[in-house]
Amino acid sequence: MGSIKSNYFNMLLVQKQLIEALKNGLSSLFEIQANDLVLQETKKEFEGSYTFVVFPFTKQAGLAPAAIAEKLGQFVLENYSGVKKFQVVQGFLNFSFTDDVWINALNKIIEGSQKFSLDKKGEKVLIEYSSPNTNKPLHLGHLRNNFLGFSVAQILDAAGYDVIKTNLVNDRGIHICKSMLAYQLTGQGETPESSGIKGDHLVGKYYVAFDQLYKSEIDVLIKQGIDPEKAKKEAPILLKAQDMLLAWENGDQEVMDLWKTMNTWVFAGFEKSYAQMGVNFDKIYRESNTYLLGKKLVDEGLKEGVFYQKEDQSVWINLEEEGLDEKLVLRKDGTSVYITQDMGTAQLKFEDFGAKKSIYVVGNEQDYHFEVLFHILKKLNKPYSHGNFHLSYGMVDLPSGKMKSREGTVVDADDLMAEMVQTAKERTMELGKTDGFTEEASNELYQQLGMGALKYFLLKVDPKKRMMFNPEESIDFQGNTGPFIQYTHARICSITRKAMESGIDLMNRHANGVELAVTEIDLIYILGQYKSIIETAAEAFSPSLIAMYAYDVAKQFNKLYNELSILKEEDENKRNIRLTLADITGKTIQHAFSLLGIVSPNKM
RNA sequence: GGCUUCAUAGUUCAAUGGAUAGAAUGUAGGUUUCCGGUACCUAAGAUGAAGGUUCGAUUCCUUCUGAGGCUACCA
Repeated sequence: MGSIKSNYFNMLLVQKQLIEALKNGLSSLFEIQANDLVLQETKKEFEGSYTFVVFPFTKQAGLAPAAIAEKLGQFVLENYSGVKKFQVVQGFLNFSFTDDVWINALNKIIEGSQKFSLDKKGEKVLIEYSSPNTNKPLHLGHLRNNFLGFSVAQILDAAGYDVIKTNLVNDRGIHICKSMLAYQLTGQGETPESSGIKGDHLVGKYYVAFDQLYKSEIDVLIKQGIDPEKAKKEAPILLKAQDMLLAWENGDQEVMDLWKTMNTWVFAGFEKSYAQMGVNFDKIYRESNTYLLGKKLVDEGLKEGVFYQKEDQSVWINLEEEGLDEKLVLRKDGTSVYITQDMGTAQLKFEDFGAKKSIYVVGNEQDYHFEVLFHILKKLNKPYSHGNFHLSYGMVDLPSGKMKSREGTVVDADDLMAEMVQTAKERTMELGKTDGFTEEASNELYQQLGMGALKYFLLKVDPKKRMMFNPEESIDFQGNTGPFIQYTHARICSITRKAMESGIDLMNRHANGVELAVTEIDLIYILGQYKSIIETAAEAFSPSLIAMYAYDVAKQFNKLYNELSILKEEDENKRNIRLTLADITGKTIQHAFSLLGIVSPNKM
């Protein structure tokens, strides 16, 4: 079990008082001044709620662990009336509390549930995510990126930051020209309207077409006896694409027109995909607008001696002191490279928003690139150079192996989302759950369930880790899945609806003296952790912590639901406490899921 | 080759240096009164290998084995 890390403010009163009592105990019994005491959750097999580990104090106290624990436990029991009993197991000191302590905690949680978000910090954070290329449609990897970026933005917002969401679209470069060239050669004036193909998919089709043409040209050259490496570099169609890039950079009218037209198609397609994903941005940047900006920074850096120029006029930075190599920042012909653009974009974003913290949601294959970028910004001594963080996420693997766009083994984002929604529809209709629904309401529900399943599946895993995407498991609605939690929420709504119809006030404070069951205490315990979880998830940029927490809450509630009656409980005090617990559980799930970008329907 | 990330039940995922390594799924059983059974309960099942540091190692260090990624005047 993990420790309970949290700033003091978000802790329950129980924890605060226990920590104070332990501090006093340590100082008056052993003259040990300890500042940051950490509590742990007591493991299920042992009695108690919080555990204090005394091993670290054995030397200072000069006693065996069990002896320290015994004395300390006795001290706390005598000085803090909320403690019911303590137990010593080796060096572990376990505390149990009175029911009144938990009822007070519940009352505190009721107040807190009016507003789950933490207080405003008055600090801006910029988050850049999505960052698609405009030469092909989005795939599964982009889904992880978009869901992650959006969710982290939501979490930071809930943690009190002022969040700005940006998207840097890569709309220029040789890869874009490849689609354009293939279209010029074989497109015959096809448009999204004429073909009925979504714009980004249509452009992607020509990107694939280019690759096929390119490969067949290479084959021909190789058969003519040309060295394969040479053939790859000299295939006519590739040379044409390079020419086209030059023409683009020179503003050639025909090329620009085609580029604009095809970009318009792609953007229209992306708009639809983003709408379906439920993500959005405060500002979209395009590399075609920002790629020249970095040059100014290179000039500055040259004057300050951060960069240096080689004989051929190319500009470099030496990062050997940082354990890296020399890195090129400007080509010998004066054109910018990828990192030059990113320097420029960083500067531009800072000028636009003035945020000193910046998060880049980009795959881990670019770890090195961002390491270099952040070092460069530091050397340039920029005001925003110390708040940069590369939220590096792992690749999504398929059971069949790695996704490779050129080999056609990618899972298309639009297809997958449609499939998830369709599956949700089939499952729900089999169960006859939407019988009283209008068609519109049903379709909305299928959206929420299908997308909920997909988002939860991708977000429950630690972002840093590589993950396996198994299509069959992702559409599972049982176990640790989005729909399981959504179902728990819907069931709670049904209960609270009935309670409200009979005029029960769910948000009332509860009086002391009611006896609580273990499952009730466990649920109060978990519900009381929510704000700390938000805080931790924000620090770690980790939606998976929120996802796991929501699952724990749902499971703990289902356990209670099976063991105890809620509406049918005859003792009014007990019934009201359980109704309050149900209500707060529902609200907590709903809020946690909103941080993941998932909707929790009231009925399903 | 150099740098880097990862390796946990059959499978997919958890575990600030702490107790008997948790879930889910799958398998085998089970649930008097079911407020919504997409639920709940029980059982079997795992730290790649070898060393080291520590009262204590899945976690930190070293070596090995295996799998990714980076190593472009592409983006």
